[in-house]
Amino acid sequence: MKKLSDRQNQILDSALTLIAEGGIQAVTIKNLSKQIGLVESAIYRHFGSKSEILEALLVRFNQKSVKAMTRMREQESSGLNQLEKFVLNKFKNIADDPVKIAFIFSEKYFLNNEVLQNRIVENMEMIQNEIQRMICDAQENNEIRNDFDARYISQLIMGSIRFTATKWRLSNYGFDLFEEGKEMWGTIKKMMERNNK
Amino acid sequence: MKKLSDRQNQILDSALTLIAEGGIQAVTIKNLSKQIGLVESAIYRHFGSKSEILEALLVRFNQKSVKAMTRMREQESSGLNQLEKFVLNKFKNIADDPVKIAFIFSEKYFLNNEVLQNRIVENMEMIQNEIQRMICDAQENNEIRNDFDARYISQLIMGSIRFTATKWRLSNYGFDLFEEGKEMWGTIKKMMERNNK
DNA sequence: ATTATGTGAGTGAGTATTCACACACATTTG
DNA sequence: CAAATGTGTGTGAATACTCACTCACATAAT
Repeated sequence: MKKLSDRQNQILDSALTLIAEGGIQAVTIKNLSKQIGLVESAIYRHFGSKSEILEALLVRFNQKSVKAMTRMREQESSGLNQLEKFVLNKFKNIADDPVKIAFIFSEKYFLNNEVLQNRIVENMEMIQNEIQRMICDAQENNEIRNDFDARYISQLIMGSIRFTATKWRLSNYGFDLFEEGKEMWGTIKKMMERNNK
Repeated sequence: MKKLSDRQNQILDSALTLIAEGGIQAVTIKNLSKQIGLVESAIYRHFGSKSEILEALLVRFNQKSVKAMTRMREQESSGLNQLEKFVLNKFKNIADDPVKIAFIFSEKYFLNNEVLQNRIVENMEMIQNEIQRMICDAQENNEIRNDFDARYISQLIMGSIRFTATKWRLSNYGFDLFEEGKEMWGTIKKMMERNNK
């Protein structure tokens, strides 16, 4: 919960840029220092190790997620509306800022480091819980069918978002992610609603 | 399409074992040779480069997928049945053999190499097309609702499988993936069916 | 005898990290 | 006021290690 210095924040920003350009592998002490205009060893004046840099990055990332989620919860709209806003926003954010998907892509890299891995799981669960809450809300308001488990729906939604984003990345950003996301959400919404045909 | 020698296959098997144990990062020439009981340079008698090893691995992987898919298609059951079998099988296979999820996890690693990246995309699309076909079948047979685009459903299904598997991996295999998969499939199936409540 | 396969030593590039040192600035002494 | 000390930040060189890959040479198989 410590506040970061300007230089520390600069290093984290630099790391994000590097991730955007060349994936997590591009985050090396050398690249960081080069981008900032320092010498390699100077980085160690501000972080104890490379792991600490990555961890701070994850912490910042989680804090932003929490903040965005809190803002969403405070809106006084229905569960389904909140969910729609959340999903569309997610697609929009990723499309506008490919760093995010690069970051999500990096999970595997963190698998060796227990601390980092836990941070990722933590964040993932936080988001899934919020989605679950919105779904329960929507079910109670009779906005969507209530004959299935909100947990699996939330997992399905997150999986769909992530997989669509993954395909987007692997296609070298070869389609309009936001448009595709809107279609995807339309399908999910339709599946959750009652139908009498 | 060339046949691989015994030693080449041994190297690929070894690579899979290494991936299972320590992720794609563990696949180094040194580790490969150590595991097989050769000296590092001997590996280069059988593959021109490390990239070639990874590519051959992907080719073998894709071939297996195609074969499994063909077998599935030849079954004379309905689209929905085929789909159910496919999804449950996928979960079972991953649960029985964590190498697969480790391999899937490695996408990001291949992002730098165009050839490898294309192979991954290729395989992904092949699978998605097959799922799509099953869904269309099921729609034509009136087994499921036909008021949505099979493409997005297939994407949703693949995303759900992958995300569930991802969580399983990140939880250090801390739950029963197959049980979770069955529940997940139950939810998806219910969402696709008509309901009159 | 030719070819396929394996060996051992070595290369160059890259990695994170450490170390002695320098300099600007602030705070504390005499 | 001025000298002494401490603190934060930067430098450049060095460390110890891993990586993919090469090459001259040896041995085994056909």
